[in-house]
Amino acid sequence: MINRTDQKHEASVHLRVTISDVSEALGLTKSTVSRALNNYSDISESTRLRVRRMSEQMGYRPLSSAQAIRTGRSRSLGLVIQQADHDAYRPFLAEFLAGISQGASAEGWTLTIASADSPEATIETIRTMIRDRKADGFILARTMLNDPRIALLREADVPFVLFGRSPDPVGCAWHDVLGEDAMRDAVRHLAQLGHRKIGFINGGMHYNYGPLRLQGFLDGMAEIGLVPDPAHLRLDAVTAEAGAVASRAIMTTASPPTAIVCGVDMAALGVYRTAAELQLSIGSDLSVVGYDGIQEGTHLKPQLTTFAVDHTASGRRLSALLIRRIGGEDLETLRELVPATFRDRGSAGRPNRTSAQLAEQVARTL
Amino acid sequence: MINRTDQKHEASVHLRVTISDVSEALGLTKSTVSRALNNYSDISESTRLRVRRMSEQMGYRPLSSAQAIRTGRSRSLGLVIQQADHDAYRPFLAEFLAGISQGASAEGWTLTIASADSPEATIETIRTMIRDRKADGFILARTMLNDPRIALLREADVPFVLFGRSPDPVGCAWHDVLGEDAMRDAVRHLAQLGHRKIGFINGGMHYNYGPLRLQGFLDGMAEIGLVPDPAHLRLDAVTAEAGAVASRAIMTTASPPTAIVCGVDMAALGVYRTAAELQLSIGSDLSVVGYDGIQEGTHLKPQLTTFAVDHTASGRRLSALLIRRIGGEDLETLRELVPATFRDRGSAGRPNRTSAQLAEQVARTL
DNA sequence: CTTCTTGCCGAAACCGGTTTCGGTAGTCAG
DNA sequence: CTGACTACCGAAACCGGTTTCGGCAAGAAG
Repeated sequence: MINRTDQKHEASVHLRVTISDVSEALGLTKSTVSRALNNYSDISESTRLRVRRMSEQMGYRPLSSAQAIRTGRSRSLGLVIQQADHDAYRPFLAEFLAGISQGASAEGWTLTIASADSPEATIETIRTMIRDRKADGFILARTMLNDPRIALLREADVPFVLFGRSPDPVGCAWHDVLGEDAMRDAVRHLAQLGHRKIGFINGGMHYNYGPLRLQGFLDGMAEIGLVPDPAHLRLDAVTAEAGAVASRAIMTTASPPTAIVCGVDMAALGVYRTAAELQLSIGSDLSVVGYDGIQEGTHLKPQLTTFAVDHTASGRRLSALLIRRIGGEDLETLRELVPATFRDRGSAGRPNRTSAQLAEQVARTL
Repeated sequence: MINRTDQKHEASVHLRVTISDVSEALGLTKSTVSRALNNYSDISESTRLRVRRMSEQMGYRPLSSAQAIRTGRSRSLGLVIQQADHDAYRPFLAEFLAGISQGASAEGWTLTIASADSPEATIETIRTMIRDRKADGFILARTMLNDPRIALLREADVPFVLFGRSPDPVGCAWHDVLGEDAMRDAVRHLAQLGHRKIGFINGGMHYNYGPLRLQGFLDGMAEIGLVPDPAHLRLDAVTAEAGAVASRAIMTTASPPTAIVCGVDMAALGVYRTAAELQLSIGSDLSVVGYDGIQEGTHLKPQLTTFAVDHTASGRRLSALLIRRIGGEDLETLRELVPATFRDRGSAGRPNRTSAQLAEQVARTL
């Protein structure tokens, strides 16, 4: 007895407290301790408490890999980042990631990350992560229409949660930001400033958010009785380059808009470029409202008016939701939508020229 | 044969191929298979081969959590991201992370990520990750002078690898970019363009890279026989704001420099702001050379001339190095330095004004 | 022809947990 | 007083691997 205690103590210098240590200290068996900690009903309340206290006191923390081999659960969340996404994804990946890992470690869970360089590789990576039990569930960011990841996870019956929504909600828990409301509010705001012709440069239409934001923009226009000019509409601009091209096309039409709403900030960056090229001053000649709240927007002159998303908070929520989902909680309680917050900076002001004047100005410059 | 294939297919629906499946298929015991796969010397070459083939054919992959409980090794790399670092860290975290996870999964390893919001929390997080065996080793980014993380890992005798170097190399493997060479080359380049007064805005001096880059700048100056003006030297600017403040201070001196070298791109962003404020045109009135190669630099006008670092590649290398380190490889072979690559864009040109003319111009503007 | 190695593999313990299966003691009804 | 439950816990198997130990057969040495 003494011998063993000594041995254990000696070992505790570097080795961990095991369940056997706890059970011996209490004069119980491992199985009792295990069931007590896992809230089995055949353990009396009194011993459950004793076990709890002693575990706490001895600093016992079950080894997750040991649990995993029997339970199949590793208490870790999986995230596969796809590199092609980067252009649009990069600006907030850091915050997003920080939020996710915060949420995970807050519950004693771990975050396991892998990367893939194509959609196919992503699927393959998820598949092996499931097979090798690297994660008990997955967080899916940038969800797309008919997302193959969702199909895979549904079929494999592995829990997951979306950053985004899905038209087909089967098996889907999610946390999303109301981008459509933001787009609508952007239109409202611009209209209030006096704009009557408003253009729209949307992000990727194959992502779930694309159609939603477009609808939000259209709703906003309809609400205040404006008819969007198809020539002022551009889709699938997720980079500054694409945004520049799109805005150039829009501003060189016969009667250009006095304001442009962007589905993503990166595209708004391109609008700035176009404005510089066409010698239009942002915030007066041409107003811009973005969406995302990327840091870069505050480095512009004037600063970009936008709808900011707290990606850290979203990440935290997603972890929490996924953990509850893995715990078997009902899907319906695991869907939430939060609003983006308006950041009124300098890029949206009263129009100082009419569409005709703008067209003239553009023509002069080119 | 057909039977087994069927069985495998059937099993692959949900269950994995275990070591027992392999051993039974071969008429051997688990222990033999295990030792064969782990290259024990008491296994004949022929059976080792048979085991290899069969494992391959059956698609056997040992369950890492099962191995972990006996070996203590989980085949996963740890990374703790500290949120306070973000300002300077954020621009390339995405690439860096992608590289790390690429490198890890290339060798069948996993990347486990946690986040902390303070240096103390970082230490605590690393400590629990070690205790709970969440990672076999750690990647330390943004290493600092007297980094407490290094001290902890050294003491705990846990393998780690630095993105950066350490003055005290004990126990340290690393991969780093030769920032000092870049700074020196920046000076050379500017001197060649005709600049004689060159300012320097360095990044964080408490990071290991800080003193190195400063030294590189000074070496460059000395090499071409220029004496740096202390008034043209600013340290610890890792954000655009700090860069703006620093450059403003530098450009409002009695005889301002015609060029400024920045230790980090983020600071260079601030120089652009100051230039705009002082109505100096970048690339002619004032030249700027940065370091890091952040995306944002290409959105500026003119684009930022800088020394780009391939953070993805660095991440990949770091994973590879750490895995070898965990494997017990010798430290000396696990240290490598790579150069940054010069990106000559528009922000470094021939000076079109003398220092005196610049001072006059600045005075007029203010 | 023994005896001693050496090469090679099987048997079984082990890692740190979880889960199944009984078994004992106490309670209550008949 | 007996029998049937019920509450509670111990014993042992189990998860999927790794590692120790021992034994057998073949070859080398005496």
